[in-house]
Amino acid sequence: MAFDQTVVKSQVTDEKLVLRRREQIVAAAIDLFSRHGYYRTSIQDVARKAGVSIGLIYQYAPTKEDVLLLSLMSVLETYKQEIPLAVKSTAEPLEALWSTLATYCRIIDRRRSAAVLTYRSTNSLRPEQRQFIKQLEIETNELVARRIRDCVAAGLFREVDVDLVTYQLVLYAHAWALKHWRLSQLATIESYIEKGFDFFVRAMANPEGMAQYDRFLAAKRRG
Amino acid sequence: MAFDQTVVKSQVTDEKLVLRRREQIVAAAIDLFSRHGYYRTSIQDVARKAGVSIGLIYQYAPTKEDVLLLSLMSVLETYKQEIPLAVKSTAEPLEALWSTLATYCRIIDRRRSAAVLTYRSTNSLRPEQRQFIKQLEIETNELVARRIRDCVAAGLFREVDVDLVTYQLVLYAHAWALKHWRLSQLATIESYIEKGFDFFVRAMANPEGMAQYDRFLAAKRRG
Amino acid sequence: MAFDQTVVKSQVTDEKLVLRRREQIVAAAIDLFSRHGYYRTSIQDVARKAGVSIGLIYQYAPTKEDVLLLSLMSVLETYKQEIPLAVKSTAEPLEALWSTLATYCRIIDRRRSAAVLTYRSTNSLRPEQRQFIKQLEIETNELVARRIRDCVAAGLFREVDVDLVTYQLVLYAHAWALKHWRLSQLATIESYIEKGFDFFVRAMANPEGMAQYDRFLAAKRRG
Amino acid sequence: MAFDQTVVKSQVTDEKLVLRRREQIVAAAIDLFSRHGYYRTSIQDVARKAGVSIGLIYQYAPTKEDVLLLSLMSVLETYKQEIPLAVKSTAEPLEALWSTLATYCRIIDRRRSAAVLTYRSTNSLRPEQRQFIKQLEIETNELVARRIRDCVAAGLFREVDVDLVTYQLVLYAHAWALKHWRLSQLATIESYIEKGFDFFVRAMANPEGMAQYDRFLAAKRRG
DNA sequence: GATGAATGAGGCTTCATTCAT
DNA sequence: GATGAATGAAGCCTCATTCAT
Repeated sequence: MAFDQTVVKSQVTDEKLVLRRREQIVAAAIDLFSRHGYYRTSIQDVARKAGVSIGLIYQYAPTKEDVLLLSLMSVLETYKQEIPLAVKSTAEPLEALWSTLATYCRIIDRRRSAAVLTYRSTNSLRPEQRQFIKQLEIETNELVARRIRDCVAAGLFREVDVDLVTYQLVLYAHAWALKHWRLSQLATIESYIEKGFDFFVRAMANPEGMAQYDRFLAAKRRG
Repeated sequence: MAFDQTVVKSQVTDEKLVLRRREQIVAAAIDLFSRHGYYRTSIQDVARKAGVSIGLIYQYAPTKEDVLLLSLMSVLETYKQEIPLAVKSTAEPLEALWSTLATYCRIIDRRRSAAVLTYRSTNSLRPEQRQFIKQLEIETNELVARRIRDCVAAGLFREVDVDLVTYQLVLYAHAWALKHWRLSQLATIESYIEKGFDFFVRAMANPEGMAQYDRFLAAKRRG
Repeated sequence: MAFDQTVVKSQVTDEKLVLRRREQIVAAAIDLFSRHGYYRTSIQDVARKAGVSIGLIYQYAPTKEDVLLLSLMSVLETYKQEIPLAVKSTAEPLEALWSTLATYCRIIDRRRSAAVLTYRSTNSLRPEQRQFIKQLEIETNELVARRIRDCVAAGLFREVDVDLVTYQLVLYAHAWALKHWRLSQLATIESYIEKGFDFFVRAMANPEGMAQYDRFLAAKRRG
Repeated sequence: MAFDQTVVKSQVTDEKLVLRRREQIVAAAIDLFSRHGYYRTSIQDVARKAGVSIGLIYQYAPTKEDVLLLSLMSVLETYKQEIPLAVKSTAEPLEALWSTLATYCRIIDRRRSAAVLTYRSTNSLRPEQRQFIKQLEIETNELVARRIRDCVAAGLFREVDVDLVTYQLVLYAHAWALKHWRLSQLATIESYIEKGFDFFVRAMANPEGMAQYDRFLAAKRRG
């Protein structure tokens, strides 16, 4: 869990309170770090935005770096929690992949600057903290990888390098935030998802998979 | 040109000297910014590394931000200059696309942290400076877009959304730097290029294009 | 009031504390600014003299300019507060004018370098800050103007241009500080006051006023 | 003479050249020092404004302080040279005093900020340099003192403290610059001169002097 | 547990002065 | 004599962190 005391120590012992306070602090921090950058945001700013005192922040995070770590963990946790919710348990493998990509992209779209933050500021962490972030990213990626593997197992996709392809999907989602200034001129988020999915399917599907994809498109068109 | 006085003002009038000094400063700055980050690098550090005085840097760049701008411009200029050199004028469209992607990836590989710098630090610039960087990125992208358009024109690729696909190629190259900690476990830079090219061709090629791609692979294997 | 947060913002909210700290800072600042000049005094110097840290000063004044503003306001406030105290409510108009001029001159004499400071450093303020100083000066001048008007109303002085004459009185007081290097060779502060008052009365009094002035002198001589 | 090498040393030996160059430098310096203040004006600024190199300035003045000294000397020299020109040798004592005051005020009016400069920046000089300025001021004052003495000698004024009164006249002229923000609302420069002269005459004239003053006014009214 | 006043090291930037050409 | 590139000390200001209340 992102806000317990396993990774980041707190001076406060009441675990419930720690969770609640950290949520409050991190909400402010993500907003400010995302908009102005980590180094241009002071703890004073975060305190003001969160409506708490400076001292209180230091009761729940030993250093500013830890506030950043908590913030990045929070962003990645969101991915890990929201993406699975979007996939119906009854879904076909291709449909499940679609849902996963679409959901990932939509989350990114909703919190674009938070997504950018993970790229800009992860290097401001200490190596040991960076590990947690990498671990969380791997876990999130697994949500995507699983769907691709299902498609391969179902005989819809040829044998692809799943880990590598996973990163292409993931980067595609992230790119919407990273290059939003340009991509938003080329597509809406929904057409971006559609075009991306089309691209990926064509790159990986065998004839069986393409047939399935055509049916999927037809169904989607019907509603 | 990246180092003239059009974008960033200098107090020194001798244009030749400005070019030489800026090269010297920017070399040090890129190295330090890339390794430690923009905010953790002081102008003091840059001066020491470049073997000049602090004051000298301010003769050639009005603010630290401008040193960053010059650094980022330098990185992007490298792309713009080196990529075209790799494409033989006699090359087939598909081969030209290959050369472009391969070269892009190899440049990124050689200067991984510089590539990451463009993602981490562009937001530290003022909007007006950011424009120059975006413009340079668009120009670099055009080097890739052109190759895709050639493939479409030659009847090898179906009608794709060139601008969007271009970004996928570009991001694929950048991803090698952005996610090197993971991708380097999955592939060497050369296998990364091959797998990526394979993926993109399959996503876009029509039967004619696939036939051409097979011949390309065979030739490469022979030579 | 000079030290509240109306004109100069403070990061500290406790109004009492702000007043106390600013008094402390300004006392040091006036002394140093007066003796060495605004630009030759560093905030470091002020902090040392005031026995506080650099950072503390910036909690109570956003910039060095604001420390200057507070200092100048403090000097002018002193005038505004001390001058009225010297005039007995029972005093004749001429006697009241005398008390006002004498007190003004004596205050200036006590804090000569502070008086000079207002001439040397007001231009270092931003226009908007300068306005406050000008406003305070006008208010102080009014303390003098009122006394002249009373003399006119009492039929002792002819109809003079009160505002202009006021400035002559005020400048006469200030001159004691501005040209002290020379004036102190020509008079003591008390003889300076007497000679000046004599000069001004002769310039403005009508026969009635002169008669009154003679009585005033006689009374003063008696004790 | 203000620009010879008696007071401020120069590395250049050609006396003619020294005079010419210093004139050039000082013209720029007075303008900038007056407008922005001594400390906010850099030698670089002066060089640019004067159209010469930085190094050249240091050939004609050992330090920035010396540039200030030369500037202040130049301002005071102007007074010393222009005021005597205005007094006709045939003039009556009262008329001569009038011409002196009027001319002094008009010079001040023409170069208001230069006049203010002498008040703001004299303290930035070293004591030894300050002496030269004081000496020049005394010499200028003598131009005024002489006229007052003439009036006393001619039986027009009572026996006044000439040196003290001189300072009142001088300060009156300077005040036009020092308090121009307010005085310009109260009078034009010409009415300021007239009112001031009237004031001073009334303060000092005996009946004979008043009669003479009335004639003077009548003559002036006629043209 | 919570507050926020206080600290002071450290960074960006300026500019008087030097000196090689 | 003239130039202007180069230097680096010094100053303003920020902000992470502490600690007394």
